[in-house]
Parts: sequence; C-alpha cells; structure tokens
Amino acid sequence: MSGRIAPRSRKETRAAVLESLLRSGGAFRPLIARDTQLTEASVSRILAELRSEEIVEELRRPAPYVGGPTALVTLSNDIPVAGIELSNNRLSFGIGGLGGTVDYVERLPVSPQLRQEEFEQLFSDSLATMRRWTGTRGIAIRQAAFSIPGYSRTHANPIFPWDMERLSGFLGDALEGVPLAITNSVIAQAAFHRYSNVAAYPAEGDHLFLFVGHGVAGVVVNETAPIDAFSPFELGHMVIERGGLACRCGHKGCLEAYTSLRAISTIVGVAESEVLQQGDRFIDLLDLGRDIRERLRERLFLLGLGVGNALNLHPVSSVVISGWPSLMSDADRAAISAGIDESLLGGFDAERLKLSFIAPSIGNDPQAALYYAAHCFVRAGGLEAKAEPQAVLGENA
Amino acid sequence: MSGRIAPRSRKETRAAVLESLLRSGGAFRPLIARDTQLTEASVSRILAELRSEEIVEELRRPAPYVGGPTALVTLSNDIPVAGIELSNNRLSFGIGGLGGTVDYVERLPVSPQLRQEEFEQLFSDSLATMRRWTGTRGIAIRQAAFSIPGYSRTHANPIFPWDMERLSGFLGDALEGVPLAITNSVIAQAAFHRYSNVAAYPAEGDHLFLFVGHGVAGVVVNETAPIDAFSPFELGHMVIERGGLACRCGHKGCLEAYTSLRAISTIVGVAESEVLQQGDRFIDLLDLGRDIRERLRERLFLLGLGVGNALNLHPVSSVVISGWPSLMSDADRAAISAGIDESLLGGFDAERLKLSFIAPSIGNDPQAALYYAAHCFVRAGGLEAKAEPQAVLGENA
DNA sequence: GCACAATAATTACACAGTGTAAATATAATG
DNA sequence: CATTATATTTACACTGTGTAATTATTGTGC
Repeated sequence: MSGRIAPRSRKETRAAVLESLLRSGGAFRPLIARDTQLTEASVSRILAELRSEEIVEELRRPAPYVGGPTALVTLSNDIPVAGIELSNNRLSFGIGGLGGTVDYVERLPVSPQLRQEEFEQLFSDSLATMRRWTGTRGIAIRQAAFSIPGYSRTHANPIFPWDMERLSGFLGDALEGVPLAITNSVIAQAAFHRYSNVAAYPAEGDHLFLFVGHGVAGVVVNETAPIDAFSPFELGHMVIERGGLACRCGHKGCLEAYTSLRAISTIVGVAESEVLQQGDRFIDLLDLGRDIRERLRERLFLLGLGVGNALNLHPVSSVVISGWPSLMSDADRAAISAGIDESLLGGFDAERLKLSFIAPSIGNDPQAALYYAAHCFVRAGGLEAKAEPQAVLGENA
Repeated sequence: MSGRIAPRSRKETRAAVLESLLRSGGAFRPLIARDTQLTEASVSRILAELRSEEIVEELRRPAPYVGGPTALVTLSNDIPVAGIELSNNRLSFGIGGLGGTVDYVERLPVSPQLRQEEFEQLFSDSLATMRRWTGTRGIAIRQAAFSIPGYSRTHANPIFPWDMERLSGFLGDALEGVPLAITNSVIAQAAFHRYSNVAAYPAEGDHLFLFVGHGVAGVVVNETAPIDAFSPFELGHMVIERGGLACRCGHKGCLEAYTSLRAISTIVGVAESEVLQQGDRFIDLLDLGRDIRERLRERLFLLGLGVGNALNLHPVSSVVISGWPSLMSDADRAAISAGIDESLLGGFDAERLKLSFIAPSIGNDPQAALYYAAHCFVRAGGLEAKAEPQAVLGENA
C-alpha cells in the first residue's frame, strides 16, 4: 500500500488492510498498520469487523520476541473465487481461495481463431460442469475474473475481433450475479507475479512487465495505483522495421512478426503448439546449433530495440521480461541490452536500467486470473460488489 | 474534477473547489458543487473559508433566471504567482495572477547548449530584476513554477545534461522560500492549452498531447489524474528507421532527426532561429514549392508512423498535436494519418481516433509555466506549501 | 513458578469533515 | 407586494480517524 492519504471510507480502509494481507500472505498487526499507514487502533477495529464476517482469520502464534505479536492474521481460505483464462490455445476454469489454493481446474483446448459463438458454447458447458462441482459442495463463488489477451476497456482490439459488449452481456448472464471482472491477460500475469510472491519478484517500484509469447504484451506496473488501473499495451505491434516481415495484424515489420513464439518456432523448427505442450523448458530440450542461436539472438536484439522504444514512451527504470527470452542464456540475452542500447534515449546503462527475467508460467493457468479475482474481491473491501447507483437504475430501465 | 471519492481532507476539498474555478475561470455555486461532487452545503463552507482568506472573490451578478444564483465566484487576481520557462532559445520570467493576467515579463535569449553555470548566472540576474519589480510594489509571490524541456522527476535526461540535484538546490536557494514546482515543458504546455480555455480545446477525455518543435515531446493527458502526475515522454527519440539519419542524441533514425523544427528548417531553407523569430505563421510566409511540400509530407508521414507506435503503447482515442504540423494544410496533414495507418494496430480509422491540431503558442512564454504555477497553488488548496514532515527535519539536519 | 519487562491489542473519547434537511435569502414575475 | 423558484446558510447527526489510557500476552531472569 502507499500513495494514499488519511481519510478514507470504510470500504477503502478495509480494502487497504485486505490488500496488504493478500500481498504479504499473512502478517502480524504492527506490520499491517505500517503497510496501510493506519494506526493500530484502526487496524484493530477493521480486523474485528473482518473477523466477524469471517473474511480474515487469526492464528495463535508464539510471540517471536518479548511482548511480540501473538496472532498471525491471514485471509480466510474459505472464500471461494473463480478465475477463467482464455489464451491462444486453451480456455481454463479454476476455483480457489484467497490464500492462493486451487481447488478445481478444468482446461479445454481451443484454437487461436476461436469464434465468439463457439466460445460461448464452450464457456456455457464448462460453467455448467463447474456449477455441478460447486453445487454438490454448497460453494458460492464470491468473485470471478476473466482474463483475455489484448483486452482493453477503452479500445476495441483488432487482433481479437470479438464484440466486447456482447461478451460482457453474455458473461453477465452466464454468471448470474457473481461479480465479474474482465481484464487483460498481461495485467493478470503481472499482478500474479508481482504480488503473489513479493519476495521472489525481481523488481520494485514502477516498472514495465513484458510477456513474450504468442504475442508481445506489456504493462506499466504502477506500484501506487490499483492493479486494474495498470496500463496494458501491445508492444508486439510496434513497427520496428518499415516494410519488414508481414504480421498477422496486416501491417509489416511489427515486433511480433520477429519475436513471438510463432516466429521463433519457425526458426528452431518446432511447431508453436508443440512448444506450448513442452512447457517452460522447451528450449533446454532443443539442441540449438550455432546458426539457430545466432538467429535467435538477432530476434532478441529486435526485442531490445522495441523495449528501448517502449521505455522512451514509458520512462521507468526497471523492466521484467517473462516468456521465451527468460529461458535463454545470459549470453543470448545480452542481445536484448544491445537492442535497447540502440533505441533508448541515452543508451543502455545497467546503472540506470534494471533488466530482469522471470520464468514464464506456462501450464499453471488459470492461476493468474484466480489471483486477479482474489485481488478484485479484496479491492472491494470484501463487500458484495453492490450495484453502482447507475447500474441500479439500469436494472429497471 | 472527477475520479475522486467522497471523504477528503480539508486541503483536498479546497483544492477541488479551487481547481474547478481555475478551469472554469469563474462559476456559480451550483456548478461548482456539481463539478466537485460536493453538496452545496460543503461548497458554501469551503467558499466562506476561502473568501475570508481572500483567495476567491464573489461578484454580485443579477440572477440569470428566477431564483437563479446571484454571485459569480472567481479566483482572486491579487494572488501573485511566477512562471519561468526555459526553451531552446530563451529563458523567460513572468508574474501574473490566478486569473491568467500577466503583469510582468522578461525574456532573455539563450543558446540551446546553455551550460548550467551560465544558466545560474542568467537566472540570478533576472531574478534580481524581478525582485526589484516585486519589491517596489510590495508583491509577495505565492508560488513559482519552472518548466524545462525533457524534465523528468525520475529519470536523468541525456539530452539535457544538467545536474538536476544541483538545479533544485540552486533554485531552492535562489527563490528563498517561495514554493517552487519544476515540470516538463510539455506538461505545462498541455495543461495550459487543455485547461486555461476549456471551451477552445479540441479534445476531451484521456488523450495524447504532442508538441513538435525543437524536439518532439508527448504527454498523456489523464483527465482524472492531477496534472503533475501526467506522464511525459520523448517521442522524438523513438527509432523509426534503423540506421537512419543521425540524431543529436547519438542514435540513428530517431523521429526527431526527421521531424523536428531543425530538420524541417533545412528542408524549407530557413534557419531554425529565424523560424522561431517569425513565430506562429512562418510557414504561411514561405512559398513552398511542390518539391519542398512533398518532402515535408514525407516527414509528416514519419511523424504519423511514430504517433501510431506511440498509440500502440499508450492506447487512447484522441491525439492533439501542436507545433509546426499544425500550421500545415489539411491536405498535408493527411500524411500523418497515412503514417498512423501503417503502424497503429488496426490502422487509422477516423471513427476510433480523433486527430486534432492546435496552433503552437510561440512567443507567449512563460504563459504555460505561469498557468502551471497557478495550478500548483490551487492544488495545494491555496495553503502555504507547508514543509512535509521529512522536509522539516531536513531543515535542521 | 512468579514478578517484571516489553510490546501488542482494545477501548473511550475527542475531533474533523461530510451530508441531510430545515431555515433563510434573493430576485424575477405578475 | 405577495408569489415563485431557486440559491445559500446553518443546525445537527453520522462516519471514520487518531490519541491516549487501559488491558492483554508472553519471554526473561530470579
């Protein structure tokens, strides 16, 4: 937490406390108070409230030192949230608790060109299966989140030619009152990596998070802003070479045409679908010849060129890259810095720009969406997403 | 105002009311209440307070309709603020009131390669002159603002190789306690154009503001964020042509190398300094041959290419361009759209992207900085920028 | 095993800032 | 000049916070 100022509504204060707990995964009160910039008195009040609503739990722990705190506060794991992810090769459903447990998963293969009607059919079927599962257990989902590559609240996405109004309408009907958040996959990814295990994340402060996979997506992780305000962007469709390789978007010379998993798979001679099946470590399995390695480095250089340009437009001092480049050796990755050096104003300087890599989490979908759902629940202060004034009117109109 | 939520500190509430007044240039109470999302009761209280402090004034006006409002609320014009602008060809000082009046101006020619020591000398001299002026009139500046091209709080600027710590230190000393805000020129420009005359501005909602002059700078105007949180960026140093024209930054193929005033001046055969002297309408004065026109269009196309890429990274649906391209004919400007069409994901579509032009305001410096100073005064709720807790300590340490 | 030390956690109370609603003011209209 | 319609102020209640006093908890040393 940070960037907030004292007077807040109860909902916001609850959200601040819950958010702190979600990020830390459990903490003692003095820590919560510091993190949320509240007094212990306020924390005490809020926690009493949250405990009575069974949103948080307190585990008795021996004090770690004389007079130390005695109860470890954690989020209840009995609040079920649902995460749904659509990627270019599958649709996955999951149910879990706020603590990060995953209790139910279903995954369906889909084609990258999935039509909206097909999707709706698939979704309805899976949802029915999921309902059966929750039904027998008497579980009521408190918050759902759906992540889509390239999703944007404000912009239509030419790469994902679905009717977004129809989509929200459909989902709203399908989920029957369960609060739903739709977000861009790269936001969910970034939030999951950044906050689900704070200690393991290589960056702090505002930075760029990039995911290089089927596409090349980026997001500005603004530490003081709420996650749903992060700005996602399509780095993959930055034109880095006028008149260059043809891209699926119709343009020529897009970064994606050079550095997407698909573009790479033609170089290494493995189909993209196979790469996805092999998961995280596919590059280790390959015996890359000198030639192939060289070509991959060229592509990494171009990625760097794009990243440098992105940094000219989003000036931050740290970049975290996830995706296939994270699987390459340091020597290979040096090509990225070289590319940045050619485009970033002032050149690449390890003193001023921290470049980190984290393993792409292929195969653990829909963990990110699940995390995002937990985040949304928590952001609303754990209060049922009461219909906004307008929405109330809307229901009758 | 917008994007805020109900409970606020007094300072914030004052800021909201004052900001509303600064933007509207004066309003009746019911309007203020709507704009700030406060009740009339709260507005009444705040205004009573501000009136007693002589920050706002109420002009008796006949009610415009039965039972209509009777007093027009405006910001006092007796609150002196100072604006200082550094551009590539001059340093200008100004003093004015919150209402937009300019009471004092001094402008000094400087070279684009001004060294920091020279600057300090010039600044001290001008400040002394200004002090004499305020001294004889018994005027005490309440807020000062200084705008610099390429300034960034977080990043050193390789184009502007000054020591920023030394700069703030120097300015702090020089201004002796007058609260000072330093900002990027493009932010001051954008804020000035956007809010000093709301009705005349061609865009609403979040958008990109670009200034094409000595450099090519951009800023994301986020309507819900405070102005000082706008994100400025150096569009000019996006590499749009690998191995292209050499740029002053040391790279090749930067947008600036093709579209800056300097790049253009070599095409039209007029020195940049002359262009600046001729002011806003320099292009009208030239008899552009077919050839020159064609070359300018090529440059506008490249500008469009860069803008499209910028939009891929900052997805907004409106762009406002100020600078020499604003002086070109519609037919010429079409080249910009053509460029955008080649890089923006999904192509250029007038339905989805609004492209507007506003006349560059050459020669009325330091109006923008002056406006920014007024904005800073207002943002602090018209309260003396009390030293923050840390700063207080700092003074004794 | 017990008093003590040291910090945690709760609670009573005061204060800031808001909205609601009642009271009062203002000016055009007939 | 009363009426009308809306603006403006004021009294009061309510929310949420911080301060400071109070109570709880547990390791340490005797």
